[in-house]
Amino acid sequence: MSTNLKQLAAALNLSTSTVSRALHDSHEISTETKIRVRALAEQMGYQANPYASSLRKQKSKTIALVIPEIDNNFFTHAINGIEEIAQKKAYHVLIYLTHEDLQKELAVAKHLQSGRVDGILMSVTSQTSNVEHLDKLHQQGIPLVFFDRVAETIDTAKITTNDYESGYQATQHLIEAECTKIAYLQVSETLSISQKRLSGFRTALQDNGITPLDDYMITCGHSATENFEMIKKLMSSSNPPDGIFASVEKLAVTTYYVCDALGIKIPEEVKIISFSNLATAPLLAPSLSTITQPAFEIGKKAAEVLFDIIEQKNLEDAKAVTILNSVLTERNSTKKPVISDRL
Amino acid sequence: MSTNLKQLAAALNLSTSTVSRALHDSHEISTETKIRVRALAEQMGYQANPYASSLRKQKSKTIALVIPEIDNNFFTHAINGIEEIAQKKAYHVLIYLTHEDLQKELAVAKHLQSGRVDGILMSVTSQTSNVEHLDKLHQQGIPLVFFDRVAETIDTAKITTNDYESGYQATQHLIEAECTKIAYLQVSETLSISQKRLSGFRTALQDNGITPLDDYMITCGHSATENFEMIKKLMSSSNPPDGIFASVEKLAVTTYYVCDALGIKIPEEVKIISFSNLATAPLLAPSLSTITQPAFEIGKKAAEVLFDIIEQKNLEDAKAVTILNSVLTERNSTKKPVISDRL
DNA sequence: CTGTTAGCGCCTTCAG
DNA sequence: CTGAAGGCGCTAACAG
Repeated sequence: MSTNLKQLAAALNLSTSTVSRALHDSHEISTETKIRVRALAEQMGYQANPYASSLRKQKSKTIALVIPEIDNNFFTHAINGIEEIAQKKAYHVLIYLTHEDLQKELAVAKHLQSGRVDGILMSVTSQTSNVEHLDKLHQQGIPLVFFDRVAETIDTAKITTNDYESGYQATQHLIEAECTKIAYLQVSETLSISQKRLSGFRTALQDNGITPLDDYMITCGHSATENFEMIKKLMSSSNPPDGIFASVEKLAVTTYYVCDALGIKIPEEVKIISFSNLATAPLLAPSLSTITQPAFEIGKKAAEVLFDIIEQKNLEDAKAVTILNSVLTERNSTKKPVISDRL
Repeated sequence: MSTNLKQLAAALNLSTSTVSRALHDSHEISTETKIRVRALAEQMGYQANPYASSLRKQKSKTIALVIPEIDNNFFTHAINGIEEIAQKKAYHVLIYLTHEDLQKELAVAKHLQSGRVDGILMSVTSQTSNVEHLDKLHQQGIPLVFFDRVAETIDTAKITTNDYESGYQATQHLIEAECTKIAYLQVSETLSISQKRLSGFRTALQDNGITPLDDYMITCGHSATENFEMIKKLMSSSNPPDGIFASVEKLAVTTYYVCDALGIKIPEEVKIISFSNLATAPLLAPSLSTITQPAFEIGKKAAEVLFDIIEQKNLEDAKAVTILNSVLTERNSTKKPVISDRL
């Protein structure tokens, strides 16, 4: 058991209130006692019991981060940004993985009604369409910020990227590379970012007078092996696509595997563009054009906005939709990728 | 403000203790009241205040995960394992990133003396040599489990991989591929895993009658651009290596960038083997042989052992060193990589 | 089976 | 400038 206020106070011949105030640098405590108190506190390794403080102050100095998966460079980089801001604010970060499972998201949401955290950063599951559980949190007044995968109907802050435009650009990129039979790979039909990317894709096709083929719309699941089979079927059909738009990094990778297995040459026989935050992609797969979301910045921004809401500063933030721009990087054999310290 | 016990009790015409007991399914409460209580609790969305419970019970149902970086597939996969176990145990996970910075590790360690968590899972910084701060935590009786990057001198549970053997095998692999001038790339000299990997490397060279060259020992830092320059200098020297052992994935990637920049062909002019948990490595970089640590399993095991210590079960676990085996995957153009759902 | 009481450790009025 | 007292919400010992 670690030392508590009472013990410290006793050792100093002071009351707990004085000690507490001294440690909080209250102006109504003499410099002398402050020094005395702090010296002993330091020496005894005193750390205030966070649960007692939280109970008393009704503030936990903790935020929750709820994401669908962690084995994904977008989220990994976002966490870096979030953690940077949280650390600066001396907040703690509880991490919850929903594994793209709505049931888990429901459980987490329910739990978070307890007041365990002062705010929530969230990217929803690909299954999430009904958002009652999230609305309830919001109604309850818990600061809530969505990033990337947002619940559109909930009237709170959202940080996203320009998914429609990126989807359009990516498609345009393939068209300019002379693809005419372009397949679209996605993992969800309900996520708003999926819809926006897809919408950009569709409009770009339309603007170029290309009619989308139903057979070229592939909605994958979360099993790598099943996805492999779905894409394999696509690529080995009698009329295979000559361009692939992977709306998610992992599907681009799976496509690579499929092409490798079928002996299809990339980019000679099929060109690929993908949303991706894989830092190594440009070099390791020089034929992969990518759309990179500014994940680190999104994380930072999301955390900043959340803290604004928590601290009731910049109140307009509470309902703002912030859109950061993704970067399209075109790959070919002449352009060399550049190494950098941060994505 | 969410509903609390008192309100619930008032609404039910019961005492708080009865309600509390009912919710905890105490055997000394009639089935009837239990049902009544639960019904209303459910309806009112009652969630016990975790800070009050924690204060009262002196248990937080929370563990801390302290890692040096998250932008690293090993840790990413480990988190998946850890989270799986934590979820099963209904524990919460606080995540702390030290960014390879000893100062941050010190700050976190100090904070964790507060009793905020019931146990700690930790992988130390590459700078960590003095471990007083960690020893203090351990002395204080906080359950502590190290994984991968362990503090050897602290007498608590550790989960690692067979780093010496892997280092040996990796080197042997290069030698069998007819490399004679093998460089070793590392990020730290102090980490015990670094030392073990290096030791395996050295012994393998020795066993094959190869004298290690000082110029082939590169200790990199954390700046991608600086590392790039160091490796570039190595590769463009008058006597460049014909084999590279990257003890860390990111250095293998940097080496790829360097070779790309210098026009050095892999694997014709230089062969590379690397510790790596990059799922896509085998396909995207078919010339990269890898040593893959069972990160997911390590995470699971570490969490399991931590919970054993917390629950005082399998007491021998508290000091056990568990060693899981890494897998060496040899790459060449004839062997096809396999896709799988989990690393 | 249910209620009363006390206290976890801290912060914060209110008093001096 | 410092101390005493009360209570945040919950649980557990002690009554009945």
